[in-house]
Amino acid sequence: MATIKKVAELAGVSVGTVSNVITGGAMVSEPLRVKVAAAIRELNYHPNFVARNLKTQRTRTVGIIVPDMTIPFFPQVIAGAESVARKAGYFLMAVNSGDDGARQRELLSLLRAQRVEGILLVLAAAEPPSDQILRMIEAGVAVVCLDRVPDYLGVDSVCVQNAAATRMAIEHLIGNGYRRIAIATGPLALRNESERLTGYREALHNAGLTFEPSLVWEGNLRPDAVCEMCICRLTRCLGSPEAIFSTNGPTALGVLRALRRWSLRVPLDIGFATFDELTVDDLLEPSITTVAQPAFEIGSRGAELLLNRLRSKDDAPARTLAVEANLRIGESSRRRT
Amino acid sequence: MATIKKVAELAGVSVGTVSNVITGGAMVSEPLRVKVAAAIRELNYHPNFVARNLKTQRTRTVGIIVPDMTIPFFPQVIAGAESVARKAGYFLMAVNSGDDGARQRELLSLLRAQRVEGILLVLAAAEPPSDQILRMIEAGVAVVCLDRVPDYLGVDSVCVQNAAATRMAIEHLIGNGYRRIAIATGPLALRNESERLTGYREALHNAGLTFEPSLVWEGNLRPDAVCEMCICRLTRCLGSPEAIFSTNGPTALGVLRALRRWSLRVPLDIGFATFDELTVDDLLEPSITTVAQPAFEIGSRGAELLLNRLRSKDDAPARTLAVEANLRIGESSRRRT
DNA sequence: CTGTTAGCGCCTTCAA
DNA sequence: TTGAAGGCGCTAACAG
Repeated sequence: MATIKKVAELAGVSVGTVSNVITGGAMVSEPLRVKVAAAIRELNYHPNFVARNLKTQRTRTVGIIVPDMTIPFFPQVIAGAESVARKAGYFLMAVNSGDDGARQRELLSLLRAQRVEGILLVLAAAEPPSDQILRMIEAGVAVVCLDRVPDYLGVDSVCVQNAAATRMAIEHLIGNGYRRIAIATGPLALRNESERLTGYREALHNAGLTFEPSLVWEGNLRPDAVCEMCICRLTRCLGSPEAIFSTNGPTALGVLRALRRWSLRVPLDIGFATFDELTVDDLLEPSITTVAQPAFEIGSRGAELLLNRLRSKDDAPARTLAVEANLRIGESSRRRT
Repeated sequence: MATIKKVAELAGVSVGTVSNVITGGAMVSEPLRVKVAAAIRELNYHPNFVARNLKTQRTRTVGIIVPDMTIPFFPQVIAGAESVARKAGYFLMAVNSGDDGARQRELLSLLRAQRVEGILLVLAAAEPPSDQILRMIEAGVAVVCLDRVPDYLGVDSVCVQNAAATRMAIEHLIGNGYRRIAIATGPLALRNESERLTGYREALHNAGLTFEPSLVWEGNLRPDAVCEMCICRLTRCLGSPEAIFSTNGPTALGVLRALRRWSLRVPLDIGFATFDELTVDDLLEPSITTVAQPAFEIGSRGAELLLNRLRSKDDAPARTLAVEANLRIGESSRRRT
């Protein structure tokens, strides 16, 4: 592959001059600039960023690690991050951890070896690699956690206002006449899930309703497993709940499948609402009441935090940004008659 | 950040020795290996791949460019490619072109500058940058096109058997008693779309049905625009078609929305089937008959082609792999009574 | 303005 | 088995 040296030779100038026309740094006279441009085109020359990065000690690259890009939420986060990064002249590389702790460690290490300047991280559902993260920050690699915020770890984060948003949704259900409301959750070990459960309890409390532990259905993030779990619960439950709220998208799919198999009509027989959007939910019959997470914003705000750290090199204490979610009211939670 | 030199100093050995223990190349005696390992840990040393890549002239990295990761099809393609790349010791970086020709050029250039060894490319819906691609191949960067295969461009490709799969779906509709079948397509300038249209014509022909140009509804890939288009067509159409086949996912969403707004019940009033899966289609009422593309396989086979090129450095003529799609029969195409 | 040159951090001969 | 040294391609001083 052509090098800057070859270009210089062909153009009859020094490598310094070629470098100058490429980077647009120092001034180059018009005639030389033209000759260089011609040589570049003729040789089909493309600057070698590997060499440039080594020399400048900068890569202008940031990485983002997500558990699984095939979950619709994450590509939106990535898109948000990408748009901010790009405007700032940064390149964003996205990778999947497969929600696997070991792979996540590996990827962090790999990105660090690649000398990305910062990393946006949506933690896998495993013990967070706190030591690794702290040492990266120490070494000057900025890290911002998105969506899933680790406890006791001084790192910038962006998440949604879980409790507030859930409270809003549950209050909506209560306001529409539902009383016995079950909540189907993912693993409560995840902070997001437990915070949403907290919002649920707060809403019940505020409305003077009693919290029934038997209405907390803890599941996981695989729709089919959740479906089984719900069917099991519905069987055991003395009298179905009047409504179900699910705390995330995959869980919602499982719940809806279970209701369908159980021939429970929404909202005729049972009310329903969920955290997370369901992509094509405007096609679902009936339309679903949803707490819409601002996925794009989570990505973009995260990238902003990250770039700020990069620029200012400040050691300000870690910030956690909690963005608002919106309640989109559909037919699935229609007033109980 | 710690360098190999610092590690060598701390361990009291030469850089060469440190390098040897890291890469596992030459033999290193146990005592030295231990000392080096200790130094590495103490300094929190991470090898600098930028420098390594410059030296070795290899990056063990491949890129994949997709139009839009928020379309569910593409993350699956990426996942397929990633699994193959990873097994071969390659790192995959995924980026979005936003289906924009200029951005696509930019990204190709960027990836090349980063010295990726190969690129998996799902072309944007624009004039393919043939010159750029050919020059990259010439320069030794392998390129494999996925899903969208450019005409007249000698480049390895993986796509689905568009015509055959569509024929299968249309034959299924015909077999279930539908006669006047409309086809809603994306831009027919896209080869995938036109090939699917070809399959449609073939199926009609084989069944002895006449092809009616007025039943070809060409749209684009934005559901809302497609929805408008369909409503317009339904209004003008003398007598609704008995069924609609849509040639891709986004278009399908548009069609379904239009039918819903038009209060046409599927399959009671009109039959429906589509190319592409609709993520949550098992929740749709009724379930949708679908031509399922093997997205993961497209990615993995593409990566295999790419890695083969990298390994063998062969100049074999370009191969195009056409993978099979599967018809998943749902209620939306139920036998016409 | 333009040319020259010293490394960036690492791997890889080549000697010892 | 270990150490020393050259150079990958490029940028950024600095000297002319």
